[in-house]
Amino acid sequence: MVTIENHNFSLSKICESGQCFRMEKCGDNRYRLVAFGKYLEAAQDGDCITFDCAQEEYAHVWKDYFDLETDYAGIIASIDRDDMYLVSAAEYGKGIRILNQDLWEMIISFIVSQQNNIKRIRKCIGILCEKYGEKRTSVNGMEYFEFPTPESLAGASLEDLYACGLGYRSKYICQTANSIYHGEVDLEKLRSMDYDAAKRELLRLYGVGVKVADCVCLFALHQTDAFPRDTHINKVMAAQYPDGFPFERYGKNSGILQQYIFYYDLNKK
DNA sequence: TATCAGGCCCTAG
DNA sequence: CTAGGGCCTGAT
Repeated sequence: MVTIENHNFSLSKICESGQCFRMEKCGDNRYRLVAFGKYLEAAQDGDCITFDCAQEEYAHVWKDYFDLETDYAGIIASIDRDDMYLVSAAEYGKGIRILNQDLWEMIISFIVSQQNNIKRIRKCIGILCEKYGEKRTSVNGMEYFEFPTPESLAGASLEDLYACGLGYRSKYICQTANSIYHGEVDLEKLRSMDYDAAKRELLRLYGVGVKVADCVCLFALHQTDAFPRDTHINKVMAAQYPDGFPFERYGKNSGILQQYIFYYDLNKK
């Protein structure tokens, strides 16, 4: 068990922020998730967060996964005090982190996400994992499925993928899995590219458009200047920023602010 | 029954 | 380069 304190960390908001489709609530202030082939349960009491894993695994995997080295308070403090909307959004979303998730998993997950709602995205990804992922048992006896490998998805037929409820996205998953499995798009090279180059490369994948590419850049490559524009963001941009969002001011933090805006628009009553 | 959900592809003009 | 139609599916 590892316990940390962080004033800018909220498991519930991270879970509901829609960037991770394999994290779910499993008790009072308690969540579980599968990432990088590992199963984790974590609980939160105020600013105190407990990870059910060894110190070594925490240091090696989860510390980076939850972006615990980044100073989110500083980012929030940098917001223009005259921008009431952004100040409110950040206050509302305080505790959200930009996770460092698996590149391949994010590519497939955000292809699934297009023109789709979060509940169904989770369902589709769950089916893919159960059907094509490796079954494992955690140290505390929980059975779970890893996210399928490029090889396993590339080996699936279009019909079988269609049967997972992916709809018209099946052909995107099929072709993209094959492109990656056969090295037509090299994931390792993507990691060393800057934002613009990585985005251009991702756009070569069938079924990956501007929005999905930006999500992958932000949630897997930690290119925090990526600013995914979905229907919610577009709505907010039109209503709150008719003259454009101040990207010059926020630079590398734009993507993090995007998450606050998205979460705020999605959840506020 | 129609519309929408964290879009993308393809074809016309 | 921009606009518009078509696309799986389940929830409301």
